[in-house]
Amino acid sequence: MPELPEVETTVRGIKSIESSVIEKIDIFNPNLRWPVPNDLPNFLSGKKILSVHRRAKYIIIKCSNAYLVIHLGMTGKLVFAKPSDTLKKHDHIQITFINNEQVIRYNDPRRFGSVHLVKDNLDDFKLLADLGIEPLVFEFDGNYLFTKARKRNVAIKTFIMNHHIVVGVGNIYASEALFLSGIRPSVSACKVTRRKMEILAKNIKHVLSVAIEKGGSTISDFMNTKGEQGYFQIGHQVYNREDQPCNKCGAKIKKTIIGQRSSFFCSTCQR
DNA sequence: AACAAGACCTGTAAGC
DNA sequence: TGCTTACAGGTCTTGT
Repeated sequence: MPELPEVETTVRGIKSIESSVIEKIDIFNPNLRWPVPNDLPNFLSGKKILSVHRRAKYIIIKCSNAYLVIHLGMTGKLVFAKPSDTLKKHDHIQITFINNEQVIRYNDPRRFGSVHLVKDNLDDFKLLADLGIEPLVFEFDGNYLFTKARKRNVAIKTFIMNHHIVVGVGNIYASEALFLSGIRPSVSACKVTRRKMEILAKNIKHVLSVAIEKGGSTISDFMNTKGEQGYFQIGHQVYNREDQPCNKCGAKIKKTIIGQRSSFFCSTCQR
């Protein structure tokens, strides 16, 4: 499921659990990317949820005694259900609340996602500690990208997908932002001009913001139909459009592999 | 320090 | 129809 907009949509979708009290947590299968700690249910049962936030693609649920941190990996989803609903294949975790007839279920076919219990300072949590800047904040701009790209020879697409640089830019929106910016994804990061970096930063913000807006429009669907209305509803300019005509110039969109990830671009519009 | 490649796992679609 | 293969939204870890 997740590019950043889907994670943000998920966070907004489960905001309603703020101030709820956890009754119990059932772990049906702890074998996610990392084993789910087996003291998690005991530790959090009876505890109040203080807030739900996002950092990068991590969902951070602040409880009265610890943080519950969730990453959706490639195929993870959080969905509301009734306790009486039959479990679906790959439902791995269920959170039940006091005085709430809806439970939350974590479903993840590929199990690349993870669920963590952070008892100490969140900033010291290893997976969050070394993350780069959020793309939607003011401080993320062309100058930031240009400065960070000095002496970086990796492809610009790989560069903007590196979350030590900037978080939350996944494979789809990397291709899309580069298309809008007229930058070929294979170009070395250090060769992209300052002016182009300004355009790129703007377009990264743009594609993510628009996707979040669209995702937001499907929040009710997310609650009722168990998710899934994500970015495949949104028209892409290049992603997954190999051999189809470029919407700007009509040339055939090309596909190539960069950093082991498929990448799409228009060889006319992107130099 | 920077980079490339490998690893994790299941479902789906395409190819034979 | 069935088997085999390639590929999929992520990112940590290992090796050069």
